[in-house]
Amino acid sequence: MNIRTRFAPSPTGQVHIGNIRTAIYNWLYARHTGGKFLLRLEDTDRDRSTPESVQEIFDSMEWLGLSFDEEPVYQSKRLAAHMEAAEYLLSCGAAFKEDKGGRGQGEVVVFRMPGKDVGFDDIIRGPMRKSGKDLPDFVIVRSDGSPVFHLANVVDDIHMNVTHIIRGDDHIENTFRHIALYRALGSKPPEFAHLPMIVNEHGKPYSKRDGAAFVGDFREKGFIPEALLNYLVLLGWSPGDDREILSREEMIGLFELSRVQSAAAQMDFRKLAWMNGEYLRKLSVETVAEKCRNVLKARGLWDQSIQEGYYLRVIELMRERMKVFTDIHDSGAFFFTEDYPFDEKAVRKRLGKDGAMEKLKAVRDRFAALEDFDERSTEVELREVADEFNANAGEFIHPVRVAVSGLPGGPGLFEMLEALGKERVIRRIDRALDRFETLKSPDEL
RNA sequence: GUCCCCAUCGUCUAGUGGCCUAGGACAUCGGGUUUUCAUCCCGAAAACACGGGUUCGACUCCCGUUGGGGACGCCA
Repeated sequence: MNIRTRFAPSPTGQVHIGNIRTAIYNWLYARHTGGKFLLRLEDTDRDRSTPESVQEIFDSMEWLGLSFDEEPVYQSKRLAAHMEAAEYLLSCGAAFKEDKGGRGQGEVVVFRMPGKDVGFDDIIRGPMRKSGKDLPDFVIVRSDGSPVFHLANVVDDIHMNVTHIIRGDDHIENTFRHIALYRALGSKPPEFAHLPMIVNEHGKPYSKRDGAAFVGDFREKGFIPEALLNYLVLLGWSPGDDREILSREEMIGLFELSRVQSAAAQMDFRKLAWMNGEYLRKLSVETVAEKCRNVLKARGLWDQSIQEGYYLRVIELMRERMKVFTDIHDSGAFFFTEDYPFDEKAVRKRLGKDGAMEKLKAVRDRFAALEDFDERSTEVELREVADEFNANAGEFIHPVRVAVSGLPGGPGLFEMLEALGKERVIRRIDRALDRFETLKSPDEL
């Protein structure tokens, strides 16, 4: 069989993470079976559908590498076919006109359910059945003459020769009606596979109110598309063994609809971050550098005068501990500006201690006297000072780190100092000495 | 309310009657490496919702209970 799947979003806003996962599974299944993956824009809601949203869908799919086959179908252009189908159903008695009165004006077309039980074998859930008495007739054409979702959906899927409908399980109920429609239209119903939903930490459907609900959010936050794809694929499906980091080719090769989970899944952002870090560390320094540059530009930290050599060195130092590209800003801003923030707790703990300022001053003076200011010399020097004070190197290292970076952690201190350069390091220590001089008790911050 | 669906560690999952004293990953905690953070290595704690069956034997099959979700539109 020539397998054809489709992703049928309605372009009414940003692309939701749950929707894109549906797209991913459709795409995977088509690619796995050597079939076609189609796209249909269900843009019949004229009030809410926008060209921007359509673009948003294209962008999101491209970003994640979800390539589709054939020309996308715009449902709004299929009106004639929908009406033709309605006429046909009317003509053969499978539908009838009715004036429902009340709020509506004029007649609607109602589809006559056969009154028999309807069942199907869901690829993921197994056998499904619904009693005929629980399947009432339903409207397929509104009184204003426009087709209702059920009609348009089925007619278009028939038109596109969709063989496997993979969609959210909130459509299970619709499926019984759709199957009746297929049959009335003289078409063999396709296979169905209903995916569980993605829920929030309260077990409720994951909605826009939960934050980071859209593909664009992850893109902005500096996630790597392959990592997000990998994470999402595993949210509801597993290859059956312990593999987790999967390349595009691997997931395509391994994907099976029958292995999709039937229970709802919850996003775990920490695991996503971990996975992103795994992918990030596999990228070349140059690639990371470019992505980080975009972040820095977007956040106003990029300066044309930044030397390429310096910049690449910084990326080298930072990328080991980065999880997402925006970390270059969140924990590396001090490499790019003198106006870097100080972590309160770190200042209190490392500079607020008795004697900390004296030690910092001592190191500062020794650093200032250094001819060659590099990783090696600064380390030798600092350790010497520590010996003279009869103290642990840590009592000097920490204050220097906080003074120079404002942070409790970061790259190895001495390589960081070398990258920053003597002049900047001395200046920063001086400023810290001045600024935190009066720091006597922890409350004074 | 009616109908449908779901149920393994905190989270994502492996498990299709004996291989399970239930495996992996993230997160957590402890230890090692690192003068710090991260990486890395080692280790710990952590789950079959409950009750009945079926069976020589149930996480696995059946029924019920509970809990959760979904659908009941001239929305999609």
